[in-house]
Amino acid sequence: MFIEIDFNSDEALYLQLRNQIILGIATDQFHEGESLPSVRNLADIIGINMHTVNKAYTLLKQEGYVKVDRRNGAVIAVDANQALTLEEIRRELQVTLAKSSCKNITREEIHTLVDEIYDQMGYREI
Amino acid sequence: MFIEIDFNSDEALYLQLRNQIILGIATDQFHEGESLPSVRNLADIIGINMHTVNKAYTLLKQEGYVKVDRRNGAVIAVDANQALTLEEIRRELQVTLAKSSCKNITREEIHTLVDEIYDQMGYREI
DNA sequence: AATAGTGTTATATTCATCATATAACAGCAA
DNA sequence: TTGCTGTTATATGATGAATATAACACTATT
Repeated sequence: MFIEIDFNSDEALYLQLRNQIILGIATDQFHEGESLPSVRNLADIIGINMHTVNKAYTLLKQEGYVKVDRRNGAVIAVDANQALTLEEIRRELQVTLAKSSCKNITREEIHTLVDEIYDQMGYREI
Repeated sequence: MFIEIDFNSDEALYLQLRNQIILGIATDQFHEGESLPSVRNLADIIGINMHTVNKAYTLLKQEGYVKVDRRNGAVIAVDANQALTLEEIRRELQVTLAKSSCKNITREEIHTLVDEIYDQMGYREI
């Protein structure tokens, strides 16, 4: 369990936590079928409130990264609903690429950066 | 001036406005040296408060997309400080690519998507 | 000199969200 | 029964978003 929370960041704690868990899934730190710590447990580990963790878990459930039952808590179970996700990815990329274009970062540099991130982070590929 | 603000979005108005202007610069809708509308003028056009526009302009100034003087208001003047920007782009891409990886969107599909966005949006390339 | 247009600053208010706290409930397993 | 899950309810303090009114400093035009 490596979850880094920056208490000085202006990003909401529950969003940082959600993003860190998504990163954990992509890097196979959390495997399909594995349970995440309970909301109370993880709250104690990080040192934040139970409800903040619960908010992150609820969001992860809505977005289709985990499924929840009362026996095992939040279980990694990615449902690959590409239709919804691809539109979200497109919107995010549109803004990110607009920024880079304004700053004279080339299209080729973006392609290189994508490959660098994939290789350095070791994102799982089917 | 095509600026679309979604009043039902959960994204803050001043951030939407800032992103739309960055998109406008990247698509050469706003050219280097051109002035943006005054804060009061744009506020009237969109139908929001002057301070909300001012907040977006101040942020754009801090991020190096415009420079401001009292004669001509907010003038498009991109300073290409790549060092700072590249780190920001990397952080944003890390999370976006983690999401897509979880949803079984392949690396090749991302590369294709990047090219699609560049071509469809017509982002300026040096 | 006067007027009108810039961005900027100050102050205040309303509203929503974030993060916290305490408490209880329903379901499952040992 | 006991102890662990997620879930819900309610409340509170802090922060930020968006608004409103007002004024200030500077510049260009009349």
